[in-house]
Amino acid sequence: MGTIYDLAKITGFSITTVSKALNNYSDVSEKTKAKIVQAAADMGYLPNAHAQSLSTKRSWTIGVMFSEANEVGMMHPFFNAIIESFRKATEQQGYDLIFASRNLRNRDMSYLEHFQHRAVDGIVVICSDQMDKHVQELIQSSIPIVVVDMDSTDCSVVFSDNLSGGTLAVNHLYELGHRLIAHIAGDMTIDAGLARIEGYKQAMDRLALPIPDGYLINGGFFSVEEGKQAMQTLLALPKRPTAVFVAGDQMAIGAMEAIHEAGLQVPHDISVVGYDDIEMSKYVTPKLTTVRQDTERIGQHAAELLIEQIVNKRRVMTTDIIPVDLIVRQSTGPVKP
Amino acid sequence: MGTIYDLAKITGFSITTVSKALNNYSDVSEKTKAKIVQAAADMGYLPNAHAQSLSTKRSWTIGVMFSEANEVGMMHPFFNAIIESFRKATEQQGYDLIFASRNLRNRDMSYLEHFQHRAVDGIVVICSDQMDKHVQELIQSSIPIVVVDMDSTDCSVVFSDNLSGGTLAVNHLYELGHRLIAHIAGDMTIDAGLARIEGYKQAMDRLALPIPDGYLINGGFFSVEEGKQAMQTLLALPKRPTAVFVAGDQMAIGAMEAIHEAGLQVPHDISVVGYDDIEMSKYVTPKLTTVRQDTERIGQHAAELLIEQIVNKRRVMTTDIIPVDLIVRQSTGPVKP
DNA sequence: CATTTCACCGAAAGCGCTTTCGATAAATTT
DNA sequence: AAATTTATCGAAAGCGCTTTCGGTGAAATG
Repeated sequence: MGTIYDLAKITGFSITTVSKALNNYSDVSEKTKAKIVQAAADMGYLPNAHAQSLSTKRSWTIGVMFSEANEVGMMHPFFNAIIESFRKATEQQGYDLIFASRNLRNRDMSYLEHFQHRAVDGIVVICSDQMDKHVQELIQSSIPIVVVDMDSTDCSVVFSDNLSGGTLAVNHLYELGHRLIAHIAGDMTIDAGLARIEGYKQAMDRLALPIPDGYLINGGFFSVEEGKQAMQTLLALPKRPTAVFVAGDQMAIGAMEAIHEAGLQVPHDISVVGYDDIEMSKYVTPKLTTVRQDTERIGQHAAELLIEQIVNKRRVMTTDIIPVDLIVRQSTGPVKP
Repeated sequence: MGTIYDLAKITGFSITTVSKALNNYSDVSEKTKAKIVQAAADMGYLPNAHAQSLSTKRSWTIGVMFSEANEVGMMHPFFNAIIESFRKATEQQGYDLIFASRNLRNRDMSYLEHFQHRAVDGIVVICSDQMDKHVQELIQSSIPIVVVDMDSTDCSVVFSDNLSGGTLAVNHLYELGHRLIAHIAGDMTIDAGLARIEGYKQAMDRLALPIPDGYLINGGFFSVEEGKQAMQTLLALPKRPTAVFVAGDQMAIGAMEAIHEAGLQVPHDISVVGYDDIEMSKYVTPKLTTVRQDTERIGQHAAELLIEQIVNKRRVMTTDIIPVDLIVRQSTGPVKP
């Protein structure tokens, strides 16, 4: 591999000139530049990123943090899709993603500390709750940052239009004739969950539909299992809902399972609409009607926002809301007469 | 944040002593060590990782490469589960993962080049095919490496016992009375796909079952859509199979969809067993019988293998095969009389 | 021809850290 | 008391790169 010194020795120029040639400075002649570039290619020379970072104070890395709140890490299809699209967008600009932990050679440290240590150029945080003090610490720091799927006025945020999403779902159900519409919600500590609840409530209110006791039920942290349990308690209600809007596809799948296990049919007996449009939702039976979040756009937009902050060297606080779509499939149908 | 110089100035010691104190050298008294550590904590000092790497030639980073073969990236639940478990294991030892691309500030480069540039301590490659020259280049390099889900004699590899997996599936079907057993295979360029085919063939042979024309069909790169298509051509066969072993859960889900769309029932008309045991497989209808790969163990073992090479500074070539389990659920049943 | 401009190159400092090796003073041995 | 060991510290070099600033000769200008 060799260093810049080797390259200087081989070509007979100084390391200064070599460096300049490689970095396209204007004060090196085309002829010597060609020689140096050629020699570099011949010996397979590659600049050492650490040396570069040390010298330029620019690491071309972006730290990514997943909240550990609900132990899903990068396994959750939704966050996963976002990070994938984020990755594509950033790598195109020359950035590498680094997943840092809170462990530095057995020294326990915060994410901020770890990111400072790694000298990342920017941070993206995904899948978080407001209460997480690690996230707050990151937001209060001076490193460029963008957070996804959470609301905050102290930094750039991008998330789906969860309010409209909730409304969309409820209205769809209403148009199918449903009046007894329940909501299996995400935990209230999660902004997204909260907004969907709000959307549900507003829509119900606008439609002059009361929300019977027990119809708004906490489904926790969006897992299949929790969705199933929530649905079971919903089924045990004296006045069973004819439709349920579930705040996440995985929960919705759990809910459908509970319904089936109770000997009922979706959508014949109960309609269900999910949220996210994860890949699986179009392959479960029945195919899930759901509110699609535009993960592609969210990830890409987050990337743009972050990189803009990095290159302009100034933090920016914007909140961008990405529209959602209702995808009607087979899990919703007209209410039974 | 400050540098080691600031810390030296504050405490009155030389940077040498400060560095030693922070790194637990024995030739610094307990008293001064305490002072320095305290001062470091007070000013929130954190060593710059790039400077450290430059000096020690150790970056405490591991490069991860996903093959781009089938465009799934980190979205595939199986690879995703592996990388997650790998991450946990490595971060516990103080390593950070870095996802590098082939783009370095608009200069196209190979993964190896990128990893050299970043000076990673080791590499893990996931989800690959033998033909990928990027992977081959990595394997031939001198950087410690471990590859997952692929076979090779030139480096450490760890993958599932796909041969047994195929056999397990076929035998299970046989015991249920099936004799017309088809196989929707993964592409033959993928080692895992190939081994499962082999397992299928061997099992059929041992059971003295012929493999009718068209019963061994290529399902491509494990996507739902490809599985569906493969199943459709299987259904069009003059002599339809009563059971099908599918080389991946996503393909199996596609296959079941094709079956349902043809107006048939799983497992009543056709039994299907998948491969992987992705999370969703226990939530589709009917719940999928499948061969479970122990992603937890694969990831963890890969991590151990890699770290061992890193600390011992020598490459090692082992091939470790992780056992699989047959998980019987509802997509398989006795053959129709 | 003298002067100014311009194109091209290199010395040197600096980025923040580690590590070798020598220096000093205190403690221990003879 | 002299010689030796031990404990503690720091100077300096080095890791591989960027960037400022000045220097040189050739070309352009008067």
